Amino acid sequence: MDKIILIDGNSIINRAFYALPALTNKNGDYTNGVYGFFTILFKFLNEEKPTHIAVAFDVHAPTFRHKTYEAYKGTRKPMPEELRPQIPLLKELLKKMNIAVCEMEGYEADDILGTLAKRSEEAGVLPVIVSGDRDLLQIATEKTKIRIPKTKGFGTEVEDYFAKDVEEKYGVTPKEFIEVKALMGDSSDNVPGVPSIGEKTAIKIIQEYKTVENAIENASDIKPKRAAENLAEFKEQAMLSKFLVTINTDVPVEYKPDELKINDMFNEEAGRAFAYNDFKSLLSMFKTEDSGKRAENISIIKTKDEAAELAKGLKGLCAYKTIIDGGVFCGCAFSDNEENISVVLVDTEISLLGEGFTEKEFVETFKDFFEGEAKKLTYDAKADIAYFNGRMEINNIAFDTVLGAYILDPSASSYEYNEAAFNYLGMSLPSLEDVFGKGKSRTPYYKADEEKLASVFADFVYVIAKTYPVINDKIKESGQEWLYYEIELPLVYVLADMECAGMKIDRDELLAFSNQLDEKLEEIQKDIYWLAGEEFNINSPKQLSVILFEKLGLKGGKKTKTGWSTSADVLEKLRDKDEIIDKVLTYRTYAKLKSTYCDGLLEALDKKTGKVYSTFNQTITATGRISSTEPNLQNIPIKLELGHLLRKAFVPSSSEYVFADGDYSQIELRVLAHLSGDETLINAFINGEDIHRLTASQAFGIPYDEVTPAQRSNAKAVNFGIVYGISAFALSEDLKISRAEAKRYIDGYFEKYPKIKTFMENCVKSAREKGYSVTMFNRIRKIPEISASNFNLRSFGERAAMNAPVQGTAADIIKLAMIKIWRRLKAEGLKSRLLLQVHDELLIEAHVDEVDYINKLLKEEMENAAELKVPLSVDVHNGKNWYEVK
DNA sequence: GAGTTCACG
DNA sequence: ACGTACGTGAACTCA
Repeated sequence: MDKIILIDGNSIINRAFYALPALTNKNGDYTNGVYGFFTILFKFLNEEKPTHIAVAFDVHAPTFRHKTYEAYKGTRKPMPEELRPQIPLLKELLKKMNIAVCEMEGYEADDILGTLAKRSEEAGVLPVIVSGDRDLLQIATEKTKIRIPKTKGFGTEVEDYFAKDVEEKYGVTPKEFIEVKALMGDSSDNVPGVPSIGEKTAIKIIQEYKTVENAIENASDIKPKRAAENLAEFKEQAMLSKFLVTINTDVPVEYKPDELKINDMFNEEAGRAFAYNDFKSLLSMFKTEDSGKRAENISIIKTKDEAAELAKGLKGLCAYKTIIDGGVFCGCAFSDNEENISVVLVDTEISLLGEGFTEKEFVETFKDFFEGEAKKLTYDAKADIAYFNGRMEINNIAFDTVLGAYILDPSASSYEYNEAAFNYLGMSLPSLEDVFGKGKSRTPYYKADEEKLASVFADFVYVIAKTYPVINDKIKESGQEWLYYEIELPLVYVLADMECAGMKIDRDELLAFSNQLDEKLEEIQKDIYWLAGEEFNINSPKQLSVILFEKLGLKGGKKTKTGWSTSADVLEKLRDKDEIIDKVLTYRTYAKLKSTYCDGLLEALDKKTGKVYSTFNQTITATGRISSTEPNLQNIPIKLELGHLLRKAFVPSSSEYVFADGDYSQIELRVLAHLSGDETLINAFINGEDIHRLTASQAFGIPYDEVTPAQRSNAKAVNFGIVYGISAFALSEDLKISRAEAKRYIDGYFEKYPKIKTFMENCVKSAREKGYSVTMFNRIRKIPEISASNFNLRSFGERAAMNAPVQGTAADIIKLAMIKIWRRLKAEGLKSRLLLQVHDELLIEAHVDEVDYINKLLKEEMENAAELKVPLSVDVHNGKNWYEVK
């Protein structure tokens, strides 16, 4: 028997919109409502297996109900701006899927659904209606089923109603349900109903009197009295309400079942549209033209002779991808300039993937290719350069996929090869995790099935080759060529060298420090237990808050998702209320130093070389900064003296070297002066004035020479705040002053630096218009939050829009400095080398013979990395450990 | 694996 | 009136 599924388009997209977080497609358009709609639709298609389908929409025009009752739906809030454009998008996608979109001026979706359901039933087609709206219950019959997805557990739980289910749940028939609604009214549609009659009373009345008319006639018998009186008084209103809530099942729509037949819903064109909108998890439903078009004619190469033959043919533009897992090299996939794909597998110590072909022979065979003229396309070149460090160079890298994907969208959470395939080719490929598993059940490459391994990496290198022109074109289009080819790509070599150099740790120094901390921790732990009157886990915020806020009766400051916060700023305010607070704060400081820095660094220490080797990630931050992991060398303590001492354990790699450390003075404020063009700030930097003192004198109206240290320090906080997209509240918290006073500071600031104000405003405006922010070197960051209707989200977007150009430009500048320095060290054959970057600081280990020259070189290159309207200023210090270079 | 806290710029 | 700085990574607890 034929079955038709009838969807309430507006209702379902609305539910989806509010149930799902903000999602956007590549264009920056919001898509969460549409995505949710299709998740639900596909679920019902799967369950119902209908033969026909239609989706009904409200038309944005007065309906017959408005013509009778002007206030109908008068209390409705307008549709959120993030949802409005999703309606046409939904219709467009439905059209591509050959799904009938039904709408008619003067009627609501409900009326159309009711009419279609009735006609279908008459024609012997079973109707199934999907809506989030209970109004539809009135058209349930023994054949027409109403399905209401619940908002809770979005899309998973559904309430189903045939006529008998309505009776069971509400005690009235579907027809009587109309009468009930007429009496109780509907606040969301502004249907008045009868005052003082709610759902309970309405049901009781209708159960007895069946219709509104009959109830009015017998009003005098009705209990409670108020209901009876109101029913008599508001009888016209009741009749009006009945008219408003009654679904019109005789809408003059043409009913042509043939046009509602499901027909090639999951076609290629629709699939492409879904791909474009990043509806990744829904894509498997569609035929995709690319699904068959993966790497073909793959040669698996396992012997030295075959490999040598392959190496000879690798010329011009070639793509390669190494197969390395946990430090074990398993082989490499190549795509030559005619896109023939070969996967070379080697023997590892653990498994025999090759036939006697070893990693050593691989290097011998392909050294000329990697070091030579061939232009290489690859993915994550840095890892390969570092892996083959000292054995083979990798020169002439023409393009790195992961960097390209990053600069096109630096906020993405990852840049897996299959995501690049999806985003730039519309191809659906399994992720590495899909193929090899994750966590404990993951198969390492060296244990994987050979065919499977080869096929995955063949796809990988195919994607590298195929996405290259696409990503490259987009980079050109967005004006990011210079950023890519002059900053990000050359930086790969610099970072790889830094990773290989590592950082020497004085293990004894660190152990001594660790032991000291142990003693202190033990002592303070005892004190805390004694003050608390019991032993507990001080590291557990939950247990700590029980002690502080329940047992000791201290007053909590702010709440977290899980309970009272015990963070330092809260405890700080309680410091003089109980002795235990100070102890806890000290305990935290020591515990942090011990576990993260002493134990953590010792864990990461390479016993053979006595060094730690950090990874510098180039594709993590949304603003263009680099990040450092395992271990993170960008957050080694410095602010508190105790933590600062730890830096004594960071030493040059041998006694032939000392550290040379250069740090930019106020780079972000200088960038701000440049980008905003504010003359006061620019001149101050040109004249080498004390910038915080100047701000204090300007914003607080004090003569420059009379600024006190406290005022200067407050001004410093204002300057920081400005760069972050200041708010009076946050500044007042930071400075422990009133909000009004903080506001005066900010207003004073903007009055004296008017161009900074307009710059900030322009940042927000431009980000709102374009959907992204831009740095001096055209680094972009998408900021979809900026057009959110949610205040918090939007505010966040606005602050990000003000901060990203400044932080990002500073990041661009230091990256340029790194490249220049690295090139000079190399070109001039110097023994000194770059070790570390900490956002505005570069650490070099300088050979003792080169110290003076390096100091000069470092300062010069950092200061001349970019030409701004203000000078860049760099302080250079030397030391025999990282503590001394301040 | 989420939540909290805290180290850095 | 809304609830608050921007950008990171690691260790720890607890469900």
